[in-house]
Amino acid sequence: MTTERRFYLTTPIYYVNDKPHIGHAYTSLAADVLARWKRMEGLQVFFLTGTDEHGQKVEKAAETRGMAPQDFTDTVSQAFRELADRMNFSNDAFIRTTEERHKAACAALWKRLEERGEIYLGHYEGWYAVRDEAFYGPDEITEKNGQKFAPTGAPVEWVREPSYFFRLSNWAERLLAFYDENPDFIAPATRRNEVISFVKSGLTDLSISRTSFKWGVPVPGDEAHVMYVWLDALTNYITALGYPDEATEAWKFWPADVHFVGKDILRFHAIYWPAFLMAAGLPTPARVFAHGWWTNEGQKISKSLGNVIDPLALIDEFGLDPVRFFLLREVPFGNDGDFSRRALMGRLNSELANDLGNLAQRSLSLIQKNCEGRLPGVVKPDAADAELLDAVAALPAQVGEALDRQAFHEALERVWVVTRLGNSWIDAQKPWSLKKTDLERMATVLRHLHTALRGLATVLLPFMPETMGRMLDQLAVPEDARTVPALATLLPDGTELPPPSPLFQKIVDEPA
RNA sequence: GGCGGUGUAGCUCAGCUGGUUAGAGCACGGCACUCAUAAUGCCGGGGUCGGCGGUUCAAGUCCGCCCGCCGCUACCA
Repeated sequence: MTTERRFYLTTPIYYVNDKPHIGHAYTSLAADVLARWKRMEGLQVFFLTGTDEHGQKVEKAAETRGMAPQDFTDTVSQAFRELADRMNFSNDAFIRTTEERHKAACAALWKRLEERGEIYLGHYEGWYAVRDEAFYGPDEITEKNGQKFAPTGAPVEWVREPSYFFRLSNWAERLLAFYDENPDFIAPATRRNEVISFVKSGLTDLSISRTSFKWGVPVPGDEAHVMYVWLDALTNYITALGYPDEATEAWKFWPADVHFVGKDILRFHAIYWPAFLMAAGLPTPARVFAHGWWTNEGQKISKSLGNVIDPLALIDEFGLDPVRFFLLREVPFGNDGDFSRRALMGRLNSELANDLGNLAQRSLSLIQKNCEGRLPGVVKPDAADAELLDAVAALPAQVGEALDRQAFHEALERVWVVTRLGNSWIDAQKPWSLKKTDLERMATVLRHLHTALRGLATVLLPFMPETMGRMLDQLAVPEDARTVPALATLLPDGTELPPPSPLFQKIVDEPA
């Protein structure tokens, strides 16, 4: 029996009420890069994404369009598959909460919680906003012209309905102990503090069923109820691994290594989810990472402002890999960040085209012109060479360490430090001058540059799979040698290199 | 209000357990080079490290107070 290392990472399942926007693309992108990196390190990876398709809002949206809910969600869910496709995400599965296996998993989890005495029937009442599909506390309600309104501006009405409850209040102490024993469970640290302080302030039992609409997973044994959307949604992470059948091959991936989420849904993942799992006697995930939001040219993004960013439009204009690069390079993952044309163009032109692309172009052109397009032989590095080669050799460990903390920006910064070093080094070595004085040394310099470029392209492969693939083509690195471990094996001397061509096209600002 | 975080060059930020002239990238100025996508490299200007007070031989780096900004404060994804 081999003990292969497994790595399970997820995005949230996206609510089909909305069409895909930059936020969806961002979360999945982060997960994709980490998934690709872990595969490259040789781990067995399972990367899950999907769509959340139940709830009153979906039911109503379908009704408005005169469609059956299932037909409606079939259509909208497709947009998220297309996004994954266009963004070149390497997800191993795409789950939908309307799948039969998922309903079965939810029912199984429910029964398990019920058997363990974690669920009871009570009733829920309060000010309810249909539009928001949410209850509000009395202190949040405002009144205008006899009508009461939620803080969101949605009209509310007093609703009392029977509801099943999960004994969340029993789990506050256990959760605090869990956070204490697993300091890395919630990241970044500032989010962890928020969650802990929230739990410390006390938890009340959680209403986990609704009778006010039908579009959901029926509660086992009481078909008048459907499950509360979060119990339904969170369960997807184990449905995809075969739950409730814990004997499957896939189940070995549980518990998850990282759940990537937006900061708005951290609470559900950092409080409810481990509580549900502990209550059910299931292992808890290792980590939940909450990333931040994007603003658009300094403006908060909102549908009413009409400044929603469409990731597909960005790709069309700037190309996929530059967009992938920008999103993870510009902002520390976990922080909020601003998306601007100027910043994107700056990164694309100076870092991708000038720093990296041009380093490759100038180095490979020299080999093409002065070495008949063949890879020069390896010569033992001298002190000056070692400065560059050691920096490159250290990169995989540095990038891996940063990615283990989901510090994507740090990983890229590390790579760019070495990229800049490459430019500085080639200027110091002046192979174009050596051509006239010392052909042997020139060849050695060019060989070292090739080695450096291969290292750079390899560690960047998860970030920019397509473009770095082209770069490795130009470096004549075989398909099966495009991994970190493969860097240990040098390419044979004399390997023929294709003529280089620019990797990144610069963007010239148009008058718009 | 409560809890948490943050305020360092024009901009975005690094500065771990306190210790030589406070750093990077971008932007700006000068020089060099011309292999390369007019790309690159080198040098430089510029900061009372939010304010006041304290601890210490020594404080962006610890403590207190004040000011500014941000996040969280329950069942919308």
